[in-house]
Amino acid sequence: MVVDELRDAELDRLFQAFADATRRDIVTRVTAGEYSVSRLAEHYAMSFAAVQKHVAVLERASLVTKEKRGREQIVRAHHDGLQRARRLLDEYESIWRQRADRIADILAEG
Amino acid sequence: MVVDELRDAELDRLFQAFADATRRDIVTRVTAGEYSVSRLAEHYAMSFAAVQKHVAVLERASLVTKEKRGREQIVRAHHDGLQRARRLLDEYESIWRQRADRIADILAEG
DNA sequence: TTATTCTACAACCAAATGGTTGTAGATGAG
DNA sequence: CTCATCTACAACCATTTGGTTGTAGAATAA
Repeated sequence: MVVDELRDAELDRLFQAFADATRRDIVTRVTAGEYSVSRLAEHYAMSFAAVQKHVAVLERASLVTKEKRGREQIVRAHHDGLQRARRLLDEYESIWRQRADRIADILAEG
Repeated sequence: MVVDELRDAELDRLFQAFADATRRDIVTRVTAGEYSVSRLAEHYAMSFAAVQKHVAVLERASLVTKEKRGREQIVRAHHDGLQRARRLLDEYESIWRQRADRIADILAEG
């Protein structure tokens, strides 16, 4: 039963964005500082167009923003997506811990 | 520059597994308690075989384990994958915070 | 035993993904 | 102005993904 479709689609895009090593590496780089798309592309064994696509995926997932500066497009980390992903995993973690505690209690009583 | 290919493939599988609303819902359910595959399948508007495949994806990502009990296959949460995902996002978060602090310092000095 | 339930797995299909090359427009440098 | 650089985007291709149906085996129930 899948309820909140907006949130679902958002999380789909978010985790899908993380599901590629090149994109994770881009996130690491732009989290530490600014990069133009072509500067990013220098680091990977693939075409500029491929890197462009990866950046677009990260942008749709709200993990990254692009800003035109002269003829360059500057890519920067956008904290929102990262926070949303963390929050979801924290929810799982919290449910898990509650369950673990409950089981521990039952074992302690028994 | 993509270094640790084993870790990369593992994280690919992990985040790919999260990148589907049905699979996230399965994780939520089995984190809270036990489910057989057919019990899980009751909750989704898709075939049993489709749910079977989703569980297999979660299993390959170390988010879930299956254990045969009679004719049923019991699906349980496996905490490892969840922890690895959280750790990676925490790393990003930490890099981000360091950078934010650094920028704050620069602004404070200037 | 026979029928039902639960699972496994193959074959198939449409759409999405991750890559390529090629073309074209803006901007900056000489 | 001219040339090199940076980006956008289309077209194409192979593979993966997320779904289906169908068949078959193992375990439980009657």
